[in-house]
Amino acid sequence: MIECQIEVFLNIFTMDKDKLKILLLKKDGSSNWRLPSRLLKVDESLEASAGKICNKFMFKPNILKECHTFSSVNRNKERRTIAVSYMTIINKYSLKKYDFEYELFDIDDIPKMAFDHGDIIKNAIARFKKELLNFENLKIIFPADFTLPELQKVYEEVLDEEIDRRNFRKKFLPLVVETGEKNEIMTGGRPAKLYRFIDKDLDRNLFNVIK
Amino acid sequence: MIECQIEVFLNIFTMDKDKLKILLLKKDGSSNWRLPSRLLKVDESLEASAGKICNKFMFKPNILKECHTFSSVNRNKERRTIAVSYMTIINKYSLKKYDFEYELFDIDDIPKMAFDHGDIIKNAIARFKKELLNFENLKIIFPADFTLPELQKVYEEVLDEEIDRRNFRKKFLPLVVETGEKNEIMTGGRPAKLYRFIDKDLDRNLFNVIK
DNA sequence: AATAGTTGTGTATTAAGAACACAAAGGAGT
DNA sequence: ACTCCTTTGTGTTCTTAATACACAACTATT
Repeated sequence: MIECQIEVFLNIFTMDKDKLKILLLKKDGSSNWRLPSRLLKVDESLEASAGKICNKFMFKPNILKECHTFSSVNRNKERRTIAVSYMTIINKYSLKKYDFEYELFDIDDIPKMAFDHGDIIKNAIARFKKELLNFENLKIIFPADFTLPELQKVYEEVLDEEIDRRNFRKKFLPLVVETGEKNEIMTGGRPAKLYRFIDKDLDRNLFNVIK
Repeated sequence: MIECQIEVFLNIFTMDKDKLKILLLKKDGSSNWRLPSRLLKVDESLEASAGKICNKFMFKPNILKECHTFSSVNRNKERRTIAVSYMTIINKYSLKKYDFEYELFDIDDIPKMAFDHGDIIKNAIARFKKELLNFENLKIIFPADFTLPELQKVYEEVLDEEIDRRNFRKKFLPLVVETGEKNEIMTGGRPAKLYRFIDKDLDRNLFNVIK
């Protein structure tokens, strides 16, 4: 039996301006960024503790997945600390105004992180990418009014390869419906049609759809 | 900060007589079976602790994967106990004679387990099945001298569907070589040829090979 | 010698994935 | 208003992978 503290980390992923992002915090005076976290209390489970981090941001987790448990003896020099890392996916618009400093960072451009938070993020990003290939999770990031080129960019980022536009559309057109509107954010070319996903709960992994 | 103990569980999977198995222990006098486990010490990481369970059985882990962290407040009534569960895959012949009682149980026929060990196993079995579809992990269970019907049975169990024998062989014949011997364990019909896997390190997931 | 049980083998059909080029819509500059 | 640039939208062919399917070979048993 050992005396130790349990730290719960939450990797909050979303999408903003065509880029996959993670939410990071900065403590007053610190030069390093850090993940949202919390110390486990005696009367709560890890999942409940991660849920309380969500509460702090005033969103309900659509999905909450355990990523990894970090337990190096020296990860905290002062006191034995085990860290359990979770991930969730939110829609950017779930975020409100807060009295603390936060920022959404491109997952390919993570800033200097406090302690071993960089390792924790790296691990979570891998998991996030897998989760994104699941149709139901993709719906969280794209609740409505997205364009197919936007969607394609996510897939290209996750799979790390270029996809032929015609083949991509052949796969996804059966999964979406046109809203009738066109993209008002001009991209310097022909404006794209806006879509939303069909209502059916397809729990299929989109690996099977596109790859 | 809380005072708690961390329990490490190890799900040891293998194959015996055409069936996927898990290793379980029985404590003297107890009627219930239990998973191999250990309490985390101050000077070791969780991975190291799981490694020490392997040492007790005198095998080196080829693969050691974290499955899940169990943290219900009441999973141990006496003292707050967090459990971290790992899985490993071994060859049956790695097991020696021990001075404690153990048994290999069919993963479809788990006996009555102590505490929440049944939940922990259920979670690990799902992970085990995924890992088995990876070529390198399959090699651990089938180091040499296996028959294609044996291999096919594993796939049918993992994928939970019947596979056409000719289509199965079409996929796997390029991955194996004949040893020249025939199966001496008679199955009541034509004796099967024995094979071993080719030496190449294919890290491809066999989902892509068979399905 | 006949029977029962299991392994070994090839081809034809179907479905899915990959490769590929040009027209249409809008913005910016002249 | 015209030209140029950028981005979106659209079908067909070719190639590869997945599926479906039937009979002969080998061994043990009776």
